[in-house]
Amino acid sequence: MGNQMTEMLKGTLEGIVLAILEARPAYGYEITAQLRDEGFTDLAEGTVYALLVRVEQRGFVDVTKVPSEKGPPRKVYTLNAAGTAQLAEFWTTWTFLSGRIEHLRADRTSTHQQTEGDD
Amino acid sequence: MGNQMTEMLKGTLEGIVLAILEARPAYGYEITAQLRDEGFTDLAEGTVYALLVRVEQRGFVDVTKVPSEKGPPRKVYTLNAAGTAQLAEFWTTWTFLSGRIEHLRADRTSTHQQTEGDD
DNA sequence: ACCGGTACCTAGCGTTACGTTGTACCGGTA
DNA sequence: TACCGGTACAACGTAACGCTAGGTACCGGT
Repeated sequence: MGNQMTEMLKGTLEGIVLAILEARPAYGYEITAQLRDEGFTDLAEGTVYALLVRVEQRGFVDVTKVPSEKGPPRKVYTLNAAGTAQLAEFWTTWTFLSGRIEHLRADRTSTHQQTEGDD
Repeated sequence: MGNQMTEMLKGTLEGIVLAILEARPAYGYEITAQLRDEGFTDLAEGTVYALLVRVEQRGFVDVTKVPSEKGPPRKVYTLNAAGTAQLAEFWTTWTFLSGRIEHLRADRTSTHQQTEGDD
């Protein structure tokens, strides 16, 4: 199915996760569950963990281990200053790209008939 | 620079090019120039050609060779039925993803960590 | 003792955009 | 003639990212 979605998530999933962490700290299993609950039903669990490892290594998040009554200890990720900056960059890039694409979609609705502005 | 943009283009650039071709047939060099003109200044020329080869092999476009007075013959790409269907799928995926991300941005603006209905 | 839910992690794979380089055609200029 | 820059296409290797498909470990209920 979502082969299209798979490719489209590249580059955006990191921003999505950082945005989630900006709202409140969370751990991997929780983030995966939340995203699946919000429509990303095919999201692989391993994808989120790999992403979290990446953003941790880049210094965008701080990590705290919190014991759980239900299983192994949770690794709770908190967005730090560098992560906030990265997230801001994400929004900038997203806004530009989104604007370009929506512009294409708007063109689509009004570009029906004749030839204009050919060269 | 646009490392962020590079990753975000994965999965979206194909849809962007298909949308351009929906408006009117075009050839590689022209598409690259148009995209650069519209803000994708760092877009590599080779990227567009590789993408066009891909969509051609998948049968989303028809190709016609047209002689040029300025250089080698142009390969003009025209969106066909399969391409139109693929483009429709792109818009579906994009609309969903865009909606989710904009939802996250909307949440960001109301940063009271008070519990309120977020949906 | 077993199973399912919780919670984490990893190796290899396929796809995609980039960097770089090369080919070929043409008109203008020294 | 010889060279250069703009036009136009193509190929090769690299890096990044999400997915597949596993595995480890803790816990309570049957």
